[in-house]
Amino acid sequence: MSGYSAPHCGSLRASDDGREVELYGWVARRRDMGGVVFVDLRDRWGKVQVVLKLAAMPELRLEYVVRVRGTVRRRPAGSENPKMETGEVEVVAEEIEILTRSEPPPFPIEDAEEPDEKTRLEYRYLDLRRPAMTRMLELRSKVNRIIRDFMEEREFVEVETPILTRSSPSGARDFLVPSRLHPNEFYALPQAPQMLKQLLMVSGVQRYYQIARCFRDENLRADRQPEFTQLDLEMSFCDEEDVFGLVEALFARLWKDAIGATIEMPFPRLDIKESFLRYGTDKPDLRYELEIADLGDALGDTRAEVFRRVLAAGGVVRGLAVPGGRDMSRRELDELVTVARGAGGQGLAWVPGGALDKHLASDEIDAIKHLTGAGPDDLVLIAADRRRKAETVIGLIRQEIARRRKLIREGEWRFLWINPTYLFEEDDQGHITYAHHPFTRPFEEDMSFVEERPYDVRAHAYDIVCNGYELGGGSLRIYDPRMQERVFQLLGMPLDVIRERFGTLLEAFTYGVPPHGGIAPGIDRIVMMLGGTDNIRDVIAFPKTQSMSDLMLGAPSEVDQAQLDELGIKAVATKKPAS
RNA sequence: GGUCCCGUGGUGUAGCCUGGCCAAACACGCGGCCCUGUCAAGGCCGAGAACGCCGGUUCGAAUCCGGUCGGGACCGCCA
Repeated sequence: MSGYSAPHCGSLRASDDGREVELYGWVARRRDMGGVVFVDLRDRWGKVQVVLKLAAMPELRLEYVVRVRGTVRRRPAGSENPKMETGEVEVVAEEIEILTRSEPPPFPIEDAEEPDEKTRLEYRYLDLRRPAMTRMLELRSKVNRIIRDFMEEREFVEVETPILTRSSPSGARDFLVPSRLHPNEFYALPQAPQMLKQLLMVSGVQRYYQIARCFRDENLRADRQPEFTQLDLEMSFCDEEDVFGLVEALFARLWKDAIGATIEMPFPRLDIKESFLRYGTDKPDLRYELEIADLGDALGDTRAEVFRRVLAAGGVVRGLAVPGGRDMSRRELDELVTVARGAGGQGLAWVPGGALDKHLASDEIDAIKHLTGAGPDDLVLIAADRRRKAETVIGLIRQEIARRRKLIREGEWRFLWINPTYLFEEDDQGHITYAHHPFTRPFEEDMSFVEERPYDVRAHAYDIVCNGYELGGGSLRIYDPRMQERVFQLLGMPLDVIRERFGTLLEAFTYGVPPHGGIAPGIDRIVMMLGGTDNIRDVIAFPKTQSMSDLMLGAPSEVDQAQLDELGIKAVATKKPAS
């Protein structure tokens, strides 16, 4: 059999007229006219019509795997099919051999409608046979190739870092692997090769990259899987502009070469605080306007109890004008309230037409309209809560409104940098903590007021965002030991904790560390955007469900007692952990 | 941990709000027959689900209620 070098079903064209071919593929469709049978034969490259007028007609069924020997010819005039890429030709079979048969598949391979997610994942190997999924696998492969070409052209070196490693300084829960040779000790799977890539800078690699698998044991989302892939990169002697320039050029190349799109450069930059204020998120979708306004000033001494209470407690009131929103039904508004509650908010208020009308003074209503830019036909939606919560709620409502009212300009690519960001943030207990990781380099000049206003200290950190997705984040790193010490001290990290967690890096930095920085764009999300899907499972060959199961292989699974014994592990859990 | 949506033959949907007309409809697929130019082929015939599971309400439940399992979206969490 020499099917490997055989022509592809999907590649035959009019120029192949007269060519004798041997084709290998799957029966995608069969049209039996009695005396003549048409078979659409599918391989990875597409489908071609095969004409069978044989004395001994084999029993062909959908998804049978066959070998066909025959001749390519132009279709008889009038029978061309413009819907098929190979529609100008057909293959007249002289011989057909069934290589393997197929049971009727659990769902149609050739169908516009997608089967249920659960069924797709149980039979992922068949799901991937669907042409739409095959395209995604190809796209992902292409993206990886473009990235490698781009990085290699710029003399970056791809270094593979270990999967069995040690807990890293980012904040997510680790996946642990027990060590057989070291009882009671565990490896951690990397959340990101953060410390290793910085160590590679000390090694003098200068320009490192890796298409790196990363693992985080946190809850899933439509754009989040427990294992995912990043283009991890780090460079020495760079400033922020170097990183921005490199990444913008990379994205331009990706968009151009993968889907033929031209994206605008340079990408605009947005202060993270402004992003939260105007869009209620740190990954705003700029394909629609809908800007959020702070209404606190307009409600300084309002009689409306809801707002007064929130403001007195240090919370905020944020509003959003919905263009033409006065036509919204009570039902639609109720659904928005449900969205707000689902996000943990108290609810949602609106003017005019809401319960608040009679509690707000008319000059307050005027001020609200003014601040949100609401016109006579517009409705203002309002969220009042602790700052973070109110922002989340009104940000989600902003998205929801854009979706429902079709305000999103499809086809646009609105890239931006979230930059600058800030070094510190407050944790749940009101304690100071790092916003990124403790090696993020602060703005030198801001450190003069760090004692008085720590949360205003800017950091050389940046996220790249496109159309509402965070595509990656990074920073310049601290290389000055005194600065590093200062940051640790501000974070209130005890010396022994620092030594335990970051000792290797800090010691390495005593042997001549170059100033350095980097970023890690997420490849899954890049492929999602390029592939036009909003679900990360569509760009991962074998993904997990929301509850982190592999429905095809049945993972996770119990293991033999002998395996546990060897590892010195006793399974004692009786119920699911709190998540 | 929380909010919300979904679960009907192999597949995709309808029915569920407003219980009985539903041992459940339609399309594709599947089995059989017819047809030499179709391409989502067509025509005729046929098989196939007691409606995720458990319990409750009711004279009566796919339809209402509670629980549970599974899938999904989101908040928390996670850069």
